[in-house]
Amino acid sequence: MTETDTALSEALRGAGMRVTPQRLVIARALRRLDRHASVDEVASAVAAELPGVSVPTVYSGLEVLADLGFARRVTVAPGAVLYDPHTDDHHHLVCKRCHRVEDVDLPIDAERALAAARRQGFAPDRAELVVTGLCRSCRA
Amino acid sequence: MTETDTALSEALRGAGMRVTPQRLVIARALRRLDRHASVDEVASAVAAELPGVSVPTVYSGLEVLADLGFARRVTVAPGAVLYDPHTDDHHHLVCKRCHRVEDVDLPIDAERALAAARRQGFAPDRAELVVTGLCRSCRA
DNA sequence: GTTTTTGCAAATGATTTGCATGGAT
DNA sequence: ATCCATGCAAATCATTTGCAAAAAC
Repeated sequence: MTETDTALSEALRGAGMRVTPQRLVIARALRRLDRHASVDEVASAVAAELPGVSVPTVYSGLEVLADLGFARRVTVAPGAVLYDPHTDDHHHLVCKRCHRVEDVDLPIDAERALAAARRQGFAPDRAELVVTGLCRSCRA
Repeated sequence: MTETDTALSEALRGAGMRVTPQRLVIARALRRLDRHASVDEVASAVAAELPGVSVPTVYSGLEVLADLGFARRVTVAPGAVLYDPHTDDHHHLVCKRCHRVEDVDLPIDAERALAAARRQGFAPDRAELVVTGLCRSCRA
């Protein structure tokens, strides 16, 4: 039971949801991978620690994590949803060829973006910058 | 044969691709819709003008348009790819509930973003800001 | 004890593929 | 004449759904 496990448990309870071993293991697996991971990758990592966890459970577990702010959902391409354990403010480079996603550290004026969104009736959560192009290996 | 048809024809030839009626009709359909449209929506619009165009052709046609810079691909959610006929510099609001996409006019410092991308070996095309949250109707 | 979550299997739905035909250069 | 694009049908793949059993509260 790590520190994050505790925080997640509290958040789950706070949202009226149940604390299950599956959810804790899914969170731990994503955190251990420590990078943008697909549902499949998380499911494999989960299986190593707790065999028998079903794929739909991993889907729903990751969605819960994202809803509670313990992960970010990154949508990069058709059929390529990734979950990112890093919830701090950062942005993404997406390779249009291999669909790899890298982090990029880069301050943008998020406040201005959120204000513009509110101005047109939107209730914004977060502003993310996505830079598309070719990654180092695909340039060759 | 409109102005854009001519431009597209030249771009196709310039890329060593063929100018086909399907490609022109697909481009015209997206331009006429004048908003973020799914492949299905484009396919319907295309069918109205040129019956018999197959769905795979619409997929490939839209991809060609995006590659040549005549449309933008906007990936909003799993299984929800949209094509945007507006290629000028603008950004998007994505509703996390209904997945609707709205434009937002909002200047960001794209140059700085592209420079940061280059600094880590990336060859950037474009920087797009995506603001996620709840749209006006889903706030209720 | 009540309600949510899980696991399983099957359904769904978007996107892609293979291959023969047709069309553009 | 050559080679690319199209149409069709079928395959693929991620994601979702329905429901009974199990687990958390």
